[in-house]
Amino acid sequence: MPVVDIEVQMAQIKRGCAELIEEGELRKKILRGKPLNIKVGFDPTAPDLHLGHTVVMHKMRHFQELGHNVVFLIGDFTGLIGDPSGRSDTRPPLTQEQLNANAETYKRQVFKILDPQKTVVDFNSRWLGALSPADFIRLTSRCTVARMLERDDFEKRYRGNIPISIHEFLYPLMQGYDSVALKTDVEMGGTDQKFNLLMGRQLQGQYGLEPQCILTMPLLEGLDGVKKMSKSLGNYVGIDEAPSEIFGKLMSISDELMWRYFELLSAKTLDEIACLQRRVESGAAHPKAVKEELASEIVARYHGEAAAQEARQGFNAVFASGGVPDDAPSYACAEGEASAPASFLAESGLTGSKGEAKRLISQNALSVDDKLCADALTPLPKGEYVVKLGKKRFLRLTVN
RNA sequence: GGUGGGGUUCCCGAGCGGCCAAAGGGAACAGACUGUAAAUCUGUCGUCAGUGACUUCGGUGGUUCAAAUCCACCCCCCACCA
Repeated sequence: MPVVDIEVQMAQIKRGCAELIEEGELRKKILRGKPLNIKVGFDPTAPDLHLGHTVVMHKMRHFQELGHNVVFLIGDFTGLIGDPSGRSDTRPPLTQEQLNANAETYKRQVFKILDPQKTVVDFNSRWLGALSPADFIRLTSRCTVARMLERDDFEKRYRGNIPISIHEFLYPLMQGYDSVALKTDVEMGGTDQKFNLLMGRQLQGQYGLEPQCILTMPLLEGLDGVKKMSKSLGNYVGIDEAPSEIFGKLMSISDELMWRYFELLSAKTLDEIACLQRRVESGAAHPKAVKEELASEIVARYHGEAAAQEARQGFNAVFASGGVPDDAPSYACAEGEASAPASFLAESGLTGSKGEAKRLISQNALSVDDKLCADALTPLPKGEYVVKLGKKRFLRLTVN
């Protein structure tokens, strides 16, 4: 393993991170010259990764490049609880098959960023499942209720009369115990994970181990630019989504948010980004063109260069020139009642109901073969049509 | 176990016998404006054969010409007291 200069390492590690606890300790660990154990935990119920997850994964990649050992830990045992952050709902236990399937999905997605050769995938049921009830009681004795309630999320819920179940208290403890079991040197997570990460640090000390260092990464804002990117909020870009989808979603973010995405997701250096920003501000570069570059870079990372180019061209063909995307759904119906706009729109699933279709038509949202269609009830004669509803919904219609 | 407060449409939240498909806000969608941006403005936002009908306000029964609104039982949540 090439030994990288300590200052170079520290700079690379700190780049883009929100907080490092604590720097002096980390230097000491690195200076011992042995590869560090890096741990990042992932929830087993959400194998569809989105760009928000990749912020941390890029940092894992940095560690790999510096020669350290990275454990990609799937929290199958803790998944029984579900991280209490945000809304709490008890999760149904996953079967072994589901777990394996999810793990496979994870690997496929995550190795687009991480080096498979240098990544250990592990499951925390391996040690947590082996704990006896007595072990568990010992574990719970390590933390007080007051300390647990310090966690911002718990405190808010407690004060706001929102229920907290006992088992949710176990989550941070078990995550912390993971660090004990793995003798973790550095654990990473989003800033929302700080409490859990600190718990690992505390528990390691109590179990007679050297406490881990903690690196938190900023949470990536979702497409709305306000709330954090998450699947349940629907403001996410999944890395497994179709190239055109990813591209389109990224193009819809605000110019302001674009810079944030550059900062956290782009491989460009901070200097390069600052330069781009100056050029946009001075009018030398058009923000749309710059945004296209960002979208292309990200699509290319997950789907390859060719797909990125195609997505970019497709995007401009559809939206700048009024074309139709290649992946527009097809639908066929018989001439007659079924070929009336309100009918085929609802039947094809383009709208949720006939009423919705009629409403949209009355709002001038429907065009057939590029011509505005304001009549919801007159059937189309036999033939093939390109149907466009609003800006984003398309249908290739065949009337027989 | 006791007492009190709650469970309303995608979310938050008003309504507390008819004028309620249910105020207001958010989200979403459409149109205008644009760079398919964002912001802004306007409109829509249970289903259908649309001046009407049907389904909805934790669940099940009941009272009434009429119930989200009243009663009974049940389920769930919160607070305080045990």
